[in-house]
Amino acid sequence: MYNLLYKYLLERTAINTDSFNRLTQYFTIVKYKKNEQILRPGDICRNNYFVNAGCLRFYTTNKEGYELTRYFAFEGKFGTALTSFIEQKPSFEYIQCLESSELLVISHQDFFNLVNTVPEMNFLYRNILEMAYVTTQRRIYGLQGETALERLRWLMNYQPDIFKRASSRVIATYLGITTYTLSRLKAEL
Amino acid sequence: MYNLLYKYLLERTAINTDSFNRLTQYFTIVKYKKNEQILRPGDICRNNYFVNAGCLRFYTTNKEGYELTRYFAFEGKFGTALTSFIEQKPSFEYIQCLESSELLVISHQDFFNLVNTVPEMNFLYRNILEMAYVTTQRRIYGLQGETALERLRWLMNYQPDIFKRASSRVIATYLGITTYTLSRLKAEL
DNA sequence: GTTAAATGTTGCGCTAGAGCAACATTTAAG
DNA sequence: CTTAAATGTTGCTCTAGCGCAACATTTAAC
Repeated sequence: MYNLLYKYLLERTAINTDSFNRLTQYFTIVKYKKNEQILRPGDICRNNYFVNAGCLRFYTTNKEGYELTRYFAFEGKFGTALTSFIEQKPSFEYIQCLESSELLVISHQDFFNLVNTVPEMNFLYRNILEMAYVTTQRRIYGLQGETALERLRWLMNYQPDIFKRASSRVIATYLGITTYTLSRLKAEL
Repeated sequence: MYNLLYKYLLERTAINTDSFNRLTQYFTIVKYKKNEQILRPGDICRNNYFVNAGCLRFYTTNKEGYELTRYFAFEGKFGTALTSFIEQKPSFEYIQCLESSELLVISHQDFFNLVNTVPEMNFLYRNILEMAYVTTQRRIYGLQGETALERLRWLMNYQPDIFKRASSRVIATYLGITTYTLSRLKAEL
């Protein structure tokens, strides 16, 4: 049940079994079905999620109503609507379960208590923030400076799994283009 | 000399004078002239900069050679090529001095030593990362979901100072459009 | 297996913004 | 103050990607 999380921590910190066992009590296991909505428009994101199995999608909608995906969390990754989780304000980013999934859930309060008292969790949060920043950064420069085709090629190189696990519709929202355009781009690859 | 930095820390942590004085020894003061280049393509960013006076610009160039600006650091803010600073790898983001500036400089090594040993600095770094993330996030969704005109309006509302202190050329690179388009958009405001 | 719904593809016209060139204005250097 | 360089503006043309509609294919529900 906590294997993947233990592996995640071991890869990043020098945590010992005792400390780890103390941590796990703050995580509860929850299952969601495919396409279930975990965070809705306007909700405040009060949890951080570790994906044991399945896949989460983090996205928003603009005022014309079309969706923009920011991030996919596959098994072995943490994911949360980070801005809302940090600020504890209503989220403009929503969370959807792309496949039926099993999640380890920790509340905002427990998470930040651990970050403030357990050095390993402090380091882990730092690491999460750093990686979130670095990834997001690449994405900004990608969106501004590259054509849709270049972005598609990048995604196929660096995240090929996404094409097996997400629909074209969802991938288009990640690339910031319409399904029509994605369909045409694929044809000219 | 350290007034602004002290103010910055006091606004974010409950640091006392003694601790603060111990911190300051790791910062050295450096002056740069207008348009001087602080970090060049391929350099590894080995410092974090606190702006005492003046203004820094953080930007990149894509393969067609045009510039994309990510962030402006005005007086009273920290700024660094965060991705390179975190990973200590060659930077694809560069730093330029927009005005003649006075900076407090701390090395990567000293900075992370302090983050690991001084709780206030640990919290500060967390705060820097959180804010960097939140800001970057808004920018992604803005770039993907909004028209150039909407982005311009947003900038004029939330960062009006930039228009006094940066050239149109530079502002255009921040909005992800050409100077031509910016010029036209201003005409139709 | 059948059938409806969801998802994916393609033709066609349209629009935001790019890119060039030519000119106007501002800034900075002597 | 003068003059060159940098910066900003505008007309014109061009293109990537949008958005509709119509059709094709896959998925899921009974």
